[in-house]
Amino acid sequence: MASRFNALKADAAWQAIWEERRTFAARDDSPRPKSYVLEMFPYPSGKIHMGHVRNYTMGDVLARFRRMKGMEVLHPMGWDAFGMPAENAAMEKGVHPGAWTYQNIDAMRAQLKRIGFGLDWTREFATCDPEYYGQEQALFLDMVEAGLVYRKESAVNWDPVDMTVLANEQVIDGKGWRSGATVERRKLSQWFLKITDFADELLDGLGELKHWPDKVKLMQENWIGKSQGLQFRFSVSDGGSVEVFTTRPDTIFGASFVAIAADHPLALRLAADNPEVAAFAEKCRAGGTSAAEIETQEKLGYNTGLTATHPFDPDWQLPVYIANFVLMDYGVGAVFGVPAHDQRDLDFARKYDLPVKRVVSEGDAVAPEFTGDEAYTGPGKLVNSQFLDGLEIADAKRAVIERAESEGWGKGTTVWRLRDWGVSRQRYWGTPIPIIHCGTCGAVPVPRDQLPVKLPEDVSFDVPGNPLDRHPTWKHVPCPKCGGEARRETDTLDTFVDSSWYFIRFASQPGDTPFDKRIAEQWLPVNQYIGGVEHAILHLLYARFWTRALREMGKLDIAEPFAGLFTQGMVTHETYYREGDEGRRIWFAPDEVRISGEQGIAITDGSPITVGRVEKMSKSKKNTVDPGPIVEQYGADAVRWFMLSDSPPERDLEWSESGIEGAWRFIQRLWRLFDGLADADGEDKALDRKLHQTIAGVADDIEALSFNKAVAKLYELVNAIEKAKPSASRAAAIRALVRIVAPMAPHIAEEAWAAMGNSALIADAEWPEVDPALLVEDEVTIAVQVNGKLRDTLIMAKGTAKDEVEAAALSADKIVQWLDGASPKKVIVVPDRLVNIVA
RNA sequence: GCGGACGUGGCGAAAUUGGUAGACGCACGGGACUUAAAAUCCCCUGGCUGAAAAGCCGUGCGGGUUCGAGUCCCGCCGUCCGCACCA
Repeated sequence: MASRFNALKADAAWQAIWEERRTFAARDDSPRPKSYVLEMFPYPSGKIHMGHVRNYTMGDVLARFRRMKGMEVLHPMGWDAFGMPAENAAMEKGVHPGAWTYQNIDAMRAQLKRIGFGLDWTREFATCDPEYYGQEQALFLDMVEAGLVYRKESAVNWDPVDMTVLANEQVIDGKGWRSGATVERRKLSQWFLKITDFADELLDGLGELKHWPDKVKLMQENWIGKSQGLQFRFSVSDGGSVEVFTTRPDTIFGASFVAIAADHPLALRLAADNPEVAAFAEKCRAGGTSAAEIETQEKLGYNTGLTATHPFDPDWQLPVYIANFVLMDYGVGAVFGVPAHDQRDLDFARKYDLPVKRVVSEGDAVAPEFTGDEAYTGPGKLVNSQFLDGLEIADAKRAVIERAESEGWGKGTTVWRLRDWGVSRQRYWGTPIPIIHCGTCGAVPVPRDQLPVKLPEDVSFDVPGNPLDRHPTWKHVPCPKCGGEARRETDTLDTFVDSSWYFIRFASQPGDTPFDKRIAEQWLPVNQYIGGVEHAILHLLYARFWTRALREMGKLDIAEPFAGLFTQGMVTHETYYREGDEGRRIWFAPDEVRISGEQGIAITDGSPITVGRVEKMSKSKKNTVDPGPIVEQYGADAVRWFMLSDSPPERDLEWSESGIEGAWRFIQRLWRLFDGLADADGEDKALDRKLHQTIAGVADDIEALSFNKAVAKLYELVNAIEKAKPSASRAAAIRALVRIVAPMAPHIAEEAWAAMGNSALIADAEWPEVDPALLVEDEVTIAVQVNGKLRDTLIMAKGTAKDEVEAAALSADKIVQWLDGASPKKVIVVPDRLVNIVA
């Protein structure tokens, strides 16, 4: 009588054994080929969510599979532990951010262990451990020495709610990425990392990333935003000059105005003694930056009365405008307007009645007159452009740049959209920037023997702002250089710095340096990195930069940190709501709603509830499912199995009750097979084939991270075994099945493996060997088509000669009927696949 | 606006290089076992016509290439994502 698989008992037992034996601790000195499998480490919010479960299950399957394939696998876990939520908790609940964070870590570690991830816990750390951030401070000082860090007074994005500075990457639609508050511009002295020094490298390096999604590479490419063009000077009628940048120097003879940003030095100078200009500039700055606002915003200009002299014609004067569509922080904050071939310039020219002259032919249109309100930006030959006439655009660009350079009024330049990375944050819960400000010596690095600069414990969060700055003693220190009175830097580093090198520290974490070069290089680059696409730009770009910076400093000979990247989809769930006041929706959690047909009913009072869209699980819509109780109910393997089933991993996975139940049923089916294993005699060739095709297919699917396909293949195999009569083949298939499911459902696999008399762990077992001879069928089904439509199938020996297949097809009863005596015009035979008879 | 991805049954999805569309799972329906239920097992399930055999249609829409198109080409429509007054 088959027993039931007791998941709770088995989970606990095997998790304890893995832990006790340190089964998944990676050995640096192993002779085996190494593989580094990493999932993006979590922020310790206190609870794991389904997204974590999906993410870590994927990585775990790959890590366990590679172990079985004989590799030494590094599969570590840690905590991205600095950041705002800890401070918010401190403000709301009066707990210390550190205490709150470490408590959360303990809770989440236990939850992760409960799902049976094969992680190397010996390498665990949190970025808020002084051992970690102290080494980060050392790396920061290395960068200071290497000239990759500078301090600059600059206008920054200020989040008035979080009371801190945000990087450009953290401003979304003019709002703070975390608080959602409208970002203000403020002038502050900030520390910057010279990521722009690496702009070219970071762009070119994308080409080497063969195992990254194209989508992510494209997003980074756009973010880095390389533009090549000409930077040149116009002489201005006030005796000065104004510099502009353009990617279209070829259109220089189509210019009809020069436009400068409201913050441009020339505009500021004019505004200083002309209130009208000042008022206009103010109006420009007030303009919104959100998508909708930009879309609808009118092009506005203020004619300064100044004129600029065209570089190719001293008699050609162009009016100089201050314009709201010119941005100070891109290029040089000034452009020359060519209305015929740029939409914004055309809008502007039509509004202010400026000349619009065609300088690129559009089909037959070559005349200077340009009509309509749509600028022409397509290909063509230069016209109405003196010495450029007849040239293609690319040649004309080159010709103009050449002239500008030889005549000395301009030069070919590259402009980047990417800015340097501002890393100063006016927060407590982050890595202190190891700098001391001295009145006489300036900004002095903290001496290495004084690292780590530790955060003070006695801080208060009862008022907004930075507690470090308010702390009575912490910031008062003597200058390391002159010994005079000095002040610690009270800003901390952006938490993205913490996550820019944690994967290196996982590979090697000595006590006295950030990492050991030789050991780190044994593991790096990460072979497979898995995480959410939301990090496509920020984290992944910063980590790439950091790694390249380390290489430039000679600390690590690795250019790209992540050889393979996979961005997994989200876990989603239906939403449930009722319309509240003022069109505001009142959301209901899944366990507050009963579904009958299409309609939802509130469990509490039986009132109707609308079933809304399937969306990413989120607190705000209350459509979350807590993994904890689910694991207790169904066991870790069922949850893991469901996470891998059905949806391709890059797409969203909809959580459903029936889905997890299906997974649980499958685990029980597996158990019935394992538990009912009985030896028998006889060969079952078809089952042998199915088994070996599955072994090979599942291996390929896991390596390709196509877990849904691996799952489907396992269902097929299990179906086949269940249907098969007792035989030696069947017994062998069940024994092999234990190993094939082991990476995905490790607990039941260990349990069955032990029950079958194996003393070693299945986690240490080898992946079953494939017999290549069994991968090919000896019979094939050949489709027979008449005029491309399937009419019959033939079963023939694999590799049957073409003529033989053709003859068999033509003599098949159904085909004879279909042809009805007509002789075929043509017969196409695809060996082992199909015959198409054209009648 | 620019860039990208995607569109296949009631649902999640499979489908080497262009070669039998819908594997596998979920859900639905029917049946077996059971006093009954749960659990389990078996069968059916793209649409239309048909008692059946079988036939016709079918991968967002319209064209095209081909012996043959879910797959390739052209043009639309829709959904989602990223960027955004970037000169």
